[in-house]
Amino acid sequence: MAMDRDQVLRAAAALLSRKSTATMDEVARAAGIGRATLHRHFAGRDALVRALEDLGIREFEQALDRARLGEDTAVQALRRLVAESEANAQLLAFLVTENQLFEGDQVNEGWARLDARVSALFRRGQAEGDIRIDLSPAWLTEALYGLIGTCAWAVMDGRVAAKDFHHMITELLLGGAQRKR
Amino acid sequence: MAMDRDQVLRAAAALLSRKSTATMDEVARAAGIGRATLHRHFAGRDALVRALEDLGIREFEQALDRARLGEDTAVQALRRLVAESEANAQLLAFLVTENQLFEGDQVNEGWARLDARVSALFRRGQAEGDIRIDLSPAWLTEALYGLIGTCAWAVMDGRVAAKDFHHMITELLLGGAQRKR
DNA sequence: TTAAAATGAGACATCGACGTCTCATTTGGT
DNA sequence: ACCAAATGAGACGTCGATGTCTCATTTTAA
Repeated sequence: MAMDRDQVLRAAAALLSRKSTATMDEVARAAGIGRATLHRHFAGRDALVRALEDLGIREFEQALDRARLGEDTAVQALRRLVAESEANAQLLAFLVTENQLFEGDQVNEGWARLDARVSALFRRGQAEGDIRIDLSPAWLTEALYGLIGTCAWAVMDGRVAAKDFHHMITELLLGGAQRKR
Repeated sequence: MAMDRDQVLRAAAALLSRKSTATMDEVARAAGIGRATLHRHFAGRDALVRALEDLGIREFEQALDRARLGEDTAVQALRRLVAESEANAQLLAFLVTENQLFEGDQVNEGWARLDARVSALFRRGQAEGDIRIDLSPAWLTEALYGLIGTCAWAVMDGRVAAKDFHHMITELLLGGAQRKR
């Protein structure tokens, strides 16, 4: 069973986001390929994780592009961003929890670039009066990542329906759980 | 340097929540004890993780007790819960991300009990008209865990001030990021 | 002070995952 | 139909983490 390199990476992300200590053999079986083939694609475990980082950063950056964060209100742009992120939620969930490993890498630069764009969105929303100013852009950025990852896990575990992904995240993040009356 | 068993566990949680693949030797050094002593406390790595699970469930259960979830409004009770959880946020962050491993264990029962209490809180809030009904209690429960873990990481990384822990979580979870006008 | 218990440092064997390799088989292009 | 490339399965050797052990030293209690 032949699989595209990206398909392998997505399968790896889905597995590793749940079990970060999964064996290379488990990753290979999860991707439906042999361990030898996995090693032909990625020199080793480090290379696999690095590839996941690269893919995640690339995909999320494209999601940021597609969401056109500069247009409309920040709130509307944020809704678009969540929608665009849904396809790569598992990948994001893995990277968010695995960020721990980064130490002086260039990968950090990639994340710093993404963080800057997302927090700029929140800052714009604050400047335009649409976003609360008592919640720092840095925290809102982290919370967005966290909620996307949490929701991806909840969907994987069947605690949240996949079709509710966008609504659960955006409504909680933007509107909060408290009912207004 | 002698350390209490609980102190060792907390040090282990702080390290493992950031680097889940940390060596037993690293855990020992992080706790300020020798590797042999660590093995005297916990038969092995599995036993250590199991002990962390037990401690986390016990601590969080006590936090639920102290928060008196049945009193006042659900919103006020939730604020108390976040305040009571702050001391064990790192431990919670570790367990939330490591939950992946659970498979037919009895540990699941402990979490199921906690989940039931927390989601019951949200359900009460919905019944009393204080919590939105379009966000499921299961999702709100997961989101609470996720935000606590995310904020714990953000504090560890210095992206959020420790003193803002309670405010950032409760305000975002309850009120949302969008400014009302 | 003295004896018992606990600790830290290190040596040691074991075990599992990793990475490389080979070879038969399958796939895909011509 | 044919050939080249890719794949899967498995067999190795290597390496690092683990868990056990010993022993000198420190801590604790009597």
